[in-house]
Amino acid sequence: MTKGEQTRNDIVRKSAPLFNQKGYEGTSLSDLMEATGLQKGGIYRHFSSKEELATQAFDYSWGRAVSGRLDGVAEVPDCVNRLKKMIDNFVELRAGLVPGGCPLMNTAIEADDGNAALRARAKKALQNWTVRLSKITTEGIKKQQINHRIDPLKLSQLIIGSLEGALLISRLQNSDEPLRAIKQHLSEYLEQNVRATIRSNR
Amino acid sequence: MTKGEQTRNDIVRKSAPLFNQKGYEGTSLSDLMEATGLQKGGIYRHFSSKEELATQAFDYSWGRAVSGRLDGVAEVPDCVNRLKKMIDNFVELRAGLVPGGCPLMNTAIEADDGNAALRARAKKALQNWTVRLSKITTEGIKKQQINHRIDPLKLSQLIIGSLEGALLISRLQNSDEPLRAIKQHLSEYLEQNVRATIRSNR
DNA sequence: GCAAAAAGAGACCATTCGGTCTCAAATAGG
DNA sequence: CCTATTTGAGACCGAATGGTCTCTTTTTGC
Repeated sequence: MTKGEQTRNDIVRKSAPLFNQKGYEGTSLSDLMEATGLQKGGIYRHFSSKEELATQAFDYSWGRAVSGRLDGVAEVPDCVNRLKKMIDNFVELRAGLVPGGCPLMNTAIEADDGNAALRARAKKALQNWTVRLSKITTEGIKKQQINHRIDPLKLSQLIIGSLEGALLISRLQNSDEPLRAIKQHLSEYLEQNVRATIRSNR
Repeated sequence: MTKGEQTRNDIVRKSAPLFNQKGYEGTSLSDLMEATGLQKGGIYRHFSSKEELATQAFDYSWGRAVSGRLDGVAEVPDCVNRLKKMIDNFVELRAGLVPGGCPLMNTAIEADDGNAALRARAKKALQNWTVRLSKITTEGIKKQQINHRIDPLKLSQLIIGSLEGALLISRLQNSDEPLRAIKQHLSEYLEQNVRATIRSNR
């Protein structure tokens, strides 16, 4: 990796937390200069605009968030348990990995009535996450671990929405309790309404 | 009402949608001048700073949101149905009343790592909404309409979190479907796990 | 209808914003 | 090692930012 590539990566890595915490508008070039230890020229050598850097930073943050949430998920054999593992990861990892909360939520809210490029990025991220979850459910239906009447897309959106909402409340209240509660709630729902019932006698 | 008071109200009313859509940082004084039809002098005559106006605007937006969500709720006799009515209002009124989505969510996200005054406002708003919901549950328990094992605070946070999260997804996807799905989900949960069961035989 | 008070216009302010450009320093390839 | 290329510093730019202040106009109460 050449010196330039290295620097470019450093800029992204160091600016990502800023953008996630303060938002796109809220992060100024002076902030970025301070965080990276570079002058404007140094930054603009590698990015054509603040927006381009912001999208790269979002991708970086989102990548970390996703990888954290999927950590160890693939190894769980049962599909319902796999969904539960993912929920667990979300709840437990909330503080770590990405400072400033969920990049998807932060970016979606700020860009919703504003920056189109960032909004598109957030939309794609959501899409990506939704598909990942849906695949687990689809597989579970095929393996007869999950009730075939369950709509994979709807279930994914239910889980994601519930988690994001609980995170919002948790952050505002400075308490993990809403996150723990939603984990419990979703767990019960998955066991009672999503997991395929064993029809031993008919 | 004097002319000054009238103007002050107009400024708040006209700037509230801007703040809710573009955020505190994203709304400039020029935006506010254009929206209100006043010059800087006219605005600063009534507010000491942009921040003061923003908090007033938040209160205004939040007031509208709350009143919409509570519309007709008090008239529902059964407490579980009352909760369901509130959920229904949230889902149905989402587009109207306050342009730019839920003021609580928008403000909470933007102010989370920034403006302390706005963050405090959002926190108070959440607190207020939570208490309102909790009171319904508490009343329901007393009237034996709601299972006494239910924790009113936890249930309130579950409902609020689920709704806010679904709204986030809905807005990003440009689709009401996630909101409708969460309404369905919560409705089933309320009927199956929250409503007190009639013990006819023991 | 008039005088006192309230309200608003708009010029002005320093500061910061994102972004450009030139030139020196550091790196890389032969 | 030496030169061609890459990289970064930092002065500079115009525009826009939030905020102030003065002076005119409008509203108000008598």
